[in-house]
Amino acid sequence: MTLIYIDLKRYFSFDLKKCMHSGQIFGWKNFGKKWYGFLNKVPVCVSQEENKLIVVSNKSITEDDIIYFFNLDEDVDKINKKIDVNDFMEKAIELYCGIRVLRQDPVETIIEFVCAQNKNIPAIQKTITEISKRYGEKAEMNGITFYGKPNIRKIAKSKLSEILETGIGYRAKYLLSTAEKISEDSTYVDKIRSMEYFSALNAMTSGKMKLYGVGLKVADCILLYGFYKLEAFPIDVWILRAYHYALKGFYDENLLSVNGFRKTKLSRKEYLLMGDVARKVFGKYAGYAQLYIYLASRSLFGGSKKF
DNA sequence: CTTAGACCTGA
DNA sequence: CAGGTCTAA
Repeated sequence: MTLIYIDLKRYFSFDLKKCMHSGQIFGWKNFGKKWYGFLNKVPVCVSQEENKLIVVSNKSITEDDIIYFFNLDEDVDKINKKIDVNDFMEKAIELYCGIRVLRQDPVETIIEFVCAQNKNIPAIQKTITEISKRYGEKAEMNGITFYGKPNIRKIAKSKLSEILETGIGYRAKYLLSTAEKISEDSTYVDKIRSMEYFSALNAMTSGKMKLYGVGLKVADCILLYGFYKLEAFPIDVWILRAYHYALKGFYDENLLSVNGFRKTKLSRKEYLLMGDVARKVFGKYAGYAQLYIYLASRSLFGGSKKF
């Protein structure tokens, strides 16, 4: 049994709950202040008490593993200063201070975000849990059962009909094809990791390395949350809703409107252009800016769905 | 290169 | 409709 206390006063502002609710991680079980899930393939229970982060596990895990996964030693002040470009961003940073881009496993994020497309957060949580139940490792702590992220090889070897039983719907064929491709090429992940952001984005969405079911938005999520490529700026419906506020004055607003209405869909070219604007404004921390904008947008336009 | 529809499922 | 992508035209 391992019990680790981390003194958060040594690090920049950190908020576990905000991280877990930021839409970058799915499949963890939440009971009160405790979060159950797998960290570096090890089942853990994580909770936060003011200035302490508490991690319990019945297997071996180190403080460094935890610092790395939650990115505790990130220089958030530097990032926040860089992306605080207007009142909207200032407010978003103030409200969602303590957030981090986590360092999840690349393959796990590929699975997560292929499944996440065109679903709402509760549905995503449910799907990921169902897939983990079938293709992931089982664990139990404090009488609570939870599952690790799905094993990609197991998925690759299974039948479409089996995957469909998880309620994943039409994404099943995407997941199977992607699982097969990554399982067949043991160097796939390393290749993406070694590429510059833009090359990696192109590789995953076009050409020989393309993953079926991975478009620009999903690829950006994977590169940001799974590969820690902070230039990635995933543009989903929430970012589109808030784009006008977050990046006012930095782009030609005609690009986002049709007949006076806000566009709800972007062409590949438009998507890349909007991302480039964000990267020009927020520099190499575009991904962090995206997290703040996403959270602010949900609380502004998402009704009661905010936390 | 752009743009409608279709697409599973469930809240 | 939902943190989109694929396909055909």
